Amino acid sequence: MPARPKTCPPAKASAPDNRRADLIRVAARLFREKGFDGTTIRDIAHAVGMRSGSPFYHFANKHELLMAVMEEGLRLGLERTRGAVDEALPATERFTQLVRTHYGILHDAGSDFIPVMLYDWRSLPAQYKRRIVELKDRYDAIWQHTLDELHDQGLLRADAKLARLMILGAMNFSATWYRPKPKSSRSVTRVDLDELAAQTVSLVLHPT
Amino acid sequence: MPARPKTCPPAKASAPDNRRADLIRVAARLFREKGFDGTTIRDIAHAVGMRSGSPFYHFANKHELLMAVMEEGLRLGLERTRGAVDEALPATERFTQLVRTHYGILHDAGSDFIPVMLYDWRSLPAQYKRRIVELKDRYDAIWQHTLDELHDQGLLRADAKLARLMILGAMNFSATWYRPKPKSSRSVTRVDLDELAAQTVSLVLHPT
DNA sequence: GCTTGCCAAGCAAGCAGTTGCTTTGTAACG
DNA sequence: CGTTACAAAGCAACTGCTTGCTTGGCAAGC
Repeated sequence: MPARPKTCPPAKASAPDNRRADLIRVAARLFREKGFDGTTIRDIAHAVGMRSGSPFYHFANKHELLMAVMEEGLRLGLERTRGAVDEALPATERFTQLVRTHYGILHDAGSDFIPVMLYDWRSLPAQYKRRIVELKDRYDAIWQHTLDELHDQGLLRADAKLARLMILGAMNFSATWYRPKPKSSRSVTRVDLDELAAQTVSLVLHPT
Repeated sequence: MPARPKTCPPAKASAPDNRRADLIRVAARLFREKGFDGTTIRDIAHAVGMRSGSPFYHFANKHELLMAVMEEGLRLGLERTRGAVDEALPATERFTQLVRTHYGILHDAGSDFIPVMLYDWRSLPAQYKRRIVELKDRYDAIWQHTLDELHDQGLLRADAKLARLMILGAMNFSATWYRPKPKSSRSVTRVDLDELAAQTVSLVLHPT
């Protein structure tokens, strides 16, 4: 085979395939708001300024777009979590970092990918699920590592694996009730994500 | 107005309107499995042995059937919870009863109503939501009462209101991962609802 | 420099199937 | 005879997806 089957992509990194990225981002927002079945290809296409058939140039079918949304969410989530957790710190502080980061992944502006995964999991065909599960297992492993430590130190009284499911469940469910503060509001009634994270930690950690 | 706008239902309690109840029960199961949008009227009708137009004799539209499912779930849940909780007991034991009962509501056979409410809430039109919220507030109040007590006794370290949201969230999210034991299985790897409840209590209660 | 060939990206139009819901008829019952 | 509880048939709208074609841009050949 020849050395280069294709010529190099043009040097200017202007806007190579960000229409595809646009579709993923917009689809995430709409899926989160109205669900996978409640969102039509026409909705998504219209929101990025395309006609109804054009998204199928970028994705073979609607389900592959759903998978791309979930995949992107887990990729970003893993990256973000690895960047936020300092392995040198004691387990309790790492736990706090994990909790705070996860709330960010759920509720920061434009961060719609993971909620879609949580609430439209059922709509993803089994063949696509496998790829997503693989990524999700990596995310869970990070949590499990820290939770096991906390359990060994006697700071976490439940079984460490069930604790992971319950703690992530408690946080994930905030997607149904938490609404971010209108920015720079001094309202005391609404908690911000820092406060929410602190409360979550104090709910489950049993200091000696 | 006349004394009785309608005649009494026939004395023989043979099968007055249990077709309506059938529809609600079957719809709950299908909504849980495939979601509200993923389930067609034809699916539901066929599952109870009707044709596709007949359910509309009992419900004005599909959304009213969804609301009936949620309403029935909350009615049963309230009833069940009130029957299970002994107000004479100390708060810690009442808490355990609440937790165990809630897991039953989520996972017992034929108990599909509440998971539908949790995961298809988005599909319910706003006008119907109000009625459901009213019932849900009553359910929350029962929990809040006990959680406030636990907080005052120093057994719950987080803010009591956030604690309610997080604890119910942790439990509700088990709908996504918990699968009931195949009955009379002696498998140790799978926990049963009693064990799950015990672990939940030990996760969040901080004994003095 | 100009033509030619090709590709990425998308449009316009529409097909085939599905969906919630309506309408009309009708059998059983009291 | 009126009410209840459906069946039968179908309508209008919507849905995912396909097809044939257009457009702009780039690179190679001459």
